[in-house]
Amino acid sequence: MNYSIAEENYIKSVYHLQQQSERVSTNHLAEALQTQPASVTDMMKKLLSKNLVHYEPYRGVKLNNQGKKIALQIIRKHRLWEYFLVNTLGFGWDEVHEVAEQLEHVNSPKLVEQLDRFLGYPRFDPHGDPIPDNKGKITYRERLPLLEQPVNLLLEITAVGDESPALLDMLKHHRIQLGSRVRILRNFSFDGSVEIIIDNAKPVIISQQLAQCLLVKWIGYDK
Amino acid sequence: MNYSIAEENYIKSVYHLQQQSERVSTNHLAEALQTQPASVTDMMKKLLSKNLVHYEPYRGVKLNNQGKKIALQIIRKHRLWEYFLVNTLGFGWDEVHEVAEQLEHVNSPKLVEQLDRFLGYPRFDPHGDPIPDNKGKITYRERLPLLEQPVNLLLEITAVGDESPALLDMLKHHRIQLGSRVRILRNFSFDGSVEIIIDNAKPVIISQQLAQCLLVKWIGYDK
DNA sequence: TAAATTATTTAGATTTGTCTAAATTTTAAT
DNA sequence: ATTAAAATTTAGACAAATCTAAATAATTTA
Repeated sequence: MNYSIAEENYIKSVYHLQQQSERVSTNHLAEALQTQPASVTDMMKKLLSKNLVHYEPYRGVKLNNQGKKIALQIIRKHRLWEYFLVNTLGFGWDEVHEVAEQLEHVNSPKLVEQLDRFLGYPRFDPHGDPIPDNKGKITYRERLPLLEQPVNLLLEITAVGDESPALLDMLKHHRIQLGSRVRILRNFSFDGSVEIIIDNAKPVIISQQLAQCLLVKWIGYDK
Repeated sequence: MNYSIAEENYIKSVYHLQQQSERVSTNHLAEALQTQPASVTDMMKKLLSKNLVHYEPYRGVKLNNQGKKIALQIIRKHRLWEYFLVNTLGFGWDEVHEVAEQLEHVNSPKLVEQLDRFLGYPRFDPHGDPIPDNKGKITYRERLPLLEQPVNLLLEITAVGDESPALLDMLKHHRIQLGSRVRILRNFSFDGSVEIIIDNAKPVIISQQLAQCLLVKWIGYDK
């Protein structure tokens, strides 16, 4: 079965909002999709009739297995295209979202498979978000806020929690990338800033706002 | 200004039909777009109101300069994507049309420019059709039917006049590609078949139907 | 728990792109 | 030059996706 672009966007939004709360409310969806609650209600009825969601009036919506499967396919396409745009065509990762929003709706199973193969079956997109494989399987990875991690532990940047050009600019300046090794030296309570060592370079201080956007996993106490 | 997918498809069709006859008829367009004449009339009024065509009721339609410019941008995208699908992702050229029909509507000037650069600014797509450059300029090249060319002249395959899997299969079997050198040895009047030499290999006979699909340019009398 | 507030749905309208059937214009034929 | 045929347009309807405003249900507050 094929779905319209509008349907796909709703399915994808339900999926993302479900990550935070079990059942997704009409207003929440309307907010995420920049549309009116009445439009959401209409579409939920439609997705219900197509057997993609559990939906009861006034009680929110939830993807069923088929809905989840479709959501994962769309997210897979979105993230593969983002990877392509950054790694093959040289886009900055702050420029890819809008284009990937269009490319994700191109319908060709062969295209997705060949693109995945061409890219070398990447498992994470340029923002560190996991790319579902062709069965919908996701490789999960820690994404802990750098700001809350203990001092002295060896950490690796696994994702960024923001896609703005401003953040990209900041990260480039500090030479921070996905995969960079980071160690917290100390936290300054005055302004919440953090002194860190990035990939064995000289210690630098980063702001609270920046530290909040960096997501990490633990590697260990050793260097 | 941005145009809907429907609008873009009409613009593209008018462009292609215009290559054959100056003014394009409603029925002709309906046929090409697999739709009803009444729908064509509606859309022509719309394109007229958007100032993309010259259109007078009952007298057919013609793109104006702005319309041509947009048509060339769409065709540029279509053919760049076809080139990408074949040369980067390994599609056969009989498989790319449908996918390129979708990709051509993705709207991102940067995407097109970066894709063009990544591909090395190709000037012809996998079927031998020219790819307009970013200013809409087309590199023209001879596309003469092999069937009607004189004996003994050295020819180069510049395009194919059919995109079927069956033709691709046939060409692979004969090791004929775009760019192959061909010389006609003789024509058989019995069935219209042609004896030719392909890239200095042993002479072979190809059917009239096959010879009709091969388009060539003259290289000269010498070998 | 009753009233007020908030969330959601329903009803009815709008836009885009399409269709069928009828009316009209153009072209071709006698 | 009429008439017949073909092409095209008009009129009116429909589906998808959206909207606003009104009605209804759920939740919160006092």
